Amino acid sequence: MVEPAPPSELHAHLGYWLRMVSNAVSRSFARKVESEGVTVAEWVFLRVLYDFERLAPSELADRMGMTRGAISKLADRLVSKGLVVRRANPRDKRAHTLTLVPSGRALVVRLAQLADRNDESFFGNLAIEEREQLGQLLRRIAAAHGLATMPID
Amino acid sequence: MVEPAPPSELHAHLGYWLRMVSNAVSRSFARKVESEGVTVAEWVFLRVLYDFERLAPSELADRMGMTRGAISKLADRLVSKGLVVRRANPRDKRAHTLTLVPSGRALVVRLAQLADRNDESFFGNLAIEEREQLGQLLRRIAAAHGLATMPID
DNA sequence: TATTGTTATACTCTATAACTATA
DNA sequence: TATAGTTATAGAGTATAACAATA
Repeated sequence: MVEPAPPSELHAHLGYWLRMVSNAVSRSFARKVESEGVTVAEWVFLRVLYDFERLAPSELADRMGMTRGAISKLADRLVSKGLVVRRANPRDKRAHTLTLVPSGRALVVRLAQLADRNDESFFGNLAIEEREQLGQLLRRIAAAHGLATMPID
Repeated sequence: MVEPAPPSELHAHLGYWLRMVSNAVSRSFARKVESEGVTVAEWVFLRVLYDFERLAPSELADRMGMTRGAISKLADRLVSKGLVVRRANPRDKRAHTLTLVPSGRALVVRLAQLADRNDESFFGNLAIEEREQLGQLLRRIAAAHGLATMPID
């Protein structure tokens, strides 16, 4: 029995390296924010919310690329941690809004510093132009696949 | 009450873009390999095993950057799917070995094609030099943080 | 009927630690 | 005692679908 064409190797795929580095960066960041009692997904949730006075769960879901169910669960945790308040909209009683409380806002500031330090520890030894290159390539791929609700350059 | 320094934005961090793109690539690949009945982690497991006649679970754990417990669970699934066989070592009865069965080897070939196509769909619209740049940057970061048991260039 | 949000279910991945059997 | 591997537990992320309340 003849074996068919040899399979391409793991490290022949950019997706493989992307996943390896991304997982390491996220794991490292997860350990950092754990000291503040939150997860990476919670950080993103809080940081998005920081820019708005209040946001509907469905809007957060869109901005974070998550389902409403997932947002609901995240919101539960953050409410029970006392970082976020959930309110019903009196005009349309189906609609809710989520708002950061002051201690939540203060936490975002500390978490952002951890994010800065984490990025620095992984990408700090690249030259400025290299960091710029990497960012541009990633943003282009994200844009090409409609991943971002975030500004592209 | 004065608010402290404004927190850096999500998209100011390379880690953010890395995670966004990596998650999309992995999610897309997960859907592709699902048609062959396996997960992304199972693909990596199978592909590593393909290059060896047999491998100890602990060696697989080292090569995949996972714990032995995680490997044990993965191996269970792959054995029950009939892709891998687990054998005890008669010389040292503590030691086991894992081996791909022929249908498992054939599956790896098909999965590799899916990985090729997935990579192409995400990075195919980059110029050759850009793909090379991206790969080099990722491999350098991986090497700088001791992530890879894989060849670096 | 359609929409907003929540809840339930299920599975993968990850990490830690306890455990079994060998050595 | 140390080692190889398995098993147990628990939390987090993800996805789908059922569900309640409201429009």
